[in-house]
Amino acid sequence: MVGGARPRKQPTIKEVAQHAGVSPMTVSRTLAGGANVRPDLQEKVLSAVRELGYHRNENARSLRPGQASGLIGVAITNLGNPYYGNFALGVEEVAAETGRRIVLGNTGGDPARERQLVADFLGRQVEGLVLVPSGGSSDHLRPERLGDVPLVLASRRIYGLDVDVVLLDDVGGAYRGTLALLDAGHTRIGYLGNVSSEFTGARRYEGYLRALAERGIEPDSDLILREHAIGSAGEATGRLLDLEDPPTAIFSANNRNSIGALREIGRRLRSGARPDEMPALVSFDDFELAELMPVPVTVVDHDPRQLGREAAKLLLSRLGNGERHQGSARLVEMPVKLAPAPSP
Amino acid sequence: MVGGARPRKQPTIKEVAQHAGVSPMTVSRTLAGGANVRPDLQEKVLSAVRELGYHRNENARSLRPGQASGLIGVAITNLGNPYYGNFALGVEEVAAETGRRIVLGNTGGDPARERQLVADFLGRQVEGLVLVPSGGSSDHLRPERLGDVPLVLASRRIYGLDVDVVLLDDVGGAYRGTLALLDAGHTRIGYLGNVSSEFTGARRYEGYLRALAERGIEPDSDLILREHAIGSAGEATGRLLDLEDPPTAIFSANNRNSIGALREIGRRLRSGARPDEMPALVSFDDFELAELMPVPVTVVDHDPRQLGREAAKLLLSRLGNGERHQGSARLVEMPVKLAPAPSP
DNA sequence: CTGTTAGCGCATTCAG
DNA sequence: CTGAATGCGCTAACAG
Repeated sequence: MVGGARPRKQPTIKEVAQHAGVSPMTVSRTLAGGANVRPDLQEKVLSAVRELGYHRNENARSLRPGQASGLIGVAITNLGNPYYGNFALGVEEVAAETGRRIVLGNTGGDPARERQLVADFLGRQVEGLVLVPSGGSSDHLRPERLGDVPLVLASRRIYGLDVDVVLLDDVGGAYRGTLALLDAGHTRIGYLGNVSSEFTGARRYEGYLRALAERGIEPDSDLILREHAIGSAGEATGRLLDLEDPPTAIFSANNRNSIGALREIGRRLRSGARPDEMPALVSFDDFELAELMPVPVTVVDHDPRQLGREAAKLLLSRLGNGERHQGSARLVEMPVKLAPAPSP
Repeated sequence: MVGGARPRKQPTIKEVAQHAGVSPMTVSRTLAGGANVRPDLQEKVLSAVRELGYHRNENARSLRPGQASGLIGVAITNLGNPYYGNFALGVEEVAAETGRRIVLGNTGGDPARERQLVADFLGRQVEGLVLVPSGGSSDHLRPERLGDVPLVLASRRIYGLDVDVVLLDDVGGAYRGTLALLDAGHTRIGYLGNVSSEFTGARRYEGYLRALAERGIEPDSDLILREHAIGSAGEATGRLLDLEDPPTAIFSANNRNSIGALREIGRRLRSGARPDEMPALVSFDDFELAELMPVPVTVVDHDPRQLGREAAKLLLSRLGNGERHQGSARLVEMPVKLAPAPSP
């Protein structure tokens, strides 16, 4: 008897029917809500279900015409990044509210992987797709390829693709963040961008330029570093600080850059630099403990979870069959909030 | 003509067959690798597939006996927490390496939600389950309920449930972290626990006590706060610091507590407290910029992504049908690493 | 090498 | 109110 009972296969509707002494149809109807089934039969069915540990096979179910799979395909670039983790959470929550589930794939920013995932999702009969696009060709996203499966893009739009998009107010956030520095008296403001998120990067850069322009300040190309490799924000910050006439403030276009910049600033402080020689920082993207930083940090705060919820809502609104669901593509820009951390 | 072409339903294997002038079986065989199909027919099939944008219906496919769904059900407590986001990423990566996909559900720590998710996953014919359990009854996880679907638990084990588990080395990490404080000369070490993660919390507390015992230090119940509500770590830290004989160091049992503690410390420093009045901190769980904190911080670092990979590997090893896959439950403890941040 | 038959689990349709 | 027949898309098993 060592080893215990061999685990069984999942029971089917037939077995439940047999166990309850009814036909499969009575089981099906009972599970569908019990309309037009005698209460005593429902009882029998439900206890058979419990005894056998029966779960309706959703895959077989979705095979029938008119039955949806209840799956939403979600492909994001980096689930390990709290930004996208929260985004995915938002999508999951809204999907769950309608009894749907998400199939999740991590693209790692690789267009090939993205294509694979989309293909796989379509094969799994997802009802819709939520995608943080990675760039490259978008052939696999064209309407002919997706058939009747709606798509929502997040964080980034793809020109020429007429689908719903949710974005942050990148331009406005960068504009207001930069303006805050200008208002604090800074005139030499470094820009720490990142080519990795081309679209978002361009928008934030636009906001930065707009604020400078509004104050009549000519952008100084020495202060603008947009092309450094991912992960080398610290080094880029070093280059800015080593300039003959270094910036007194830095606008960092994303979380990763901000962390890198602060690491470099910390390094210099530990090497004896005076705090007042270090730049103030505005960071697009919130991060924890900003208020404990050795230089004044202002964050352009936003809510990726809400972004995910919004993406899911757009998608769900396309799932019906009526005319209402066939409207033209919508663009949602989520507001961001400037949150100055108290000075140390 | 406004509105453009109406999107079409996904094509079926029959349509592809018709388009290519062959039978559905030839399409099926071609897509399965093309064994025993004439090359010229394969060509025809593949171009029909391309033209129609055909994707094999995985749900219908998995209906056939012996065909697996290629889905792994993953239920975690909080996808927005980078710890679990990275955990999920690890699972996804390993699943993807075998062509599988994950269906993801967020439990929010709610046992009822967990039950729903597990039931749903089983209905979707997942090949296996990875679960960060929320507590409460575990009836829904018993072998009779899961049938032949293997389960791997992460972060927490459930006594009486004989399944594979992946854990951090909680005891060892807390032990070594506490020991580091003792070795630095601290004798009054506060403990900031959290009842929300009962199992993990107990293990970390055990490590703390073990280190104290090894140095012959009697635990002081005034210094040990295990029951404060989630999110009130700052307040709890305040209570510790307001003691007549306050601790000179604090062991924080998780990331959230550490952030709360540091916020409180920052508040006091801004109110004029002297840095040398503030406690040193050891934080179980890494967090960014620990080296920039105004008090010395040591982190017990670990890799949740690796934990996820390990969980997925355990699961995959159970998916075959052979005897090899029927072994008894395994427990994997992932190593943690003590990482002292440089003093400010 | 290719096609036909049959059935996976379920729910719609139609008969009783 | 209940059940039997039918077919969703796909692929083993069997013919040809």
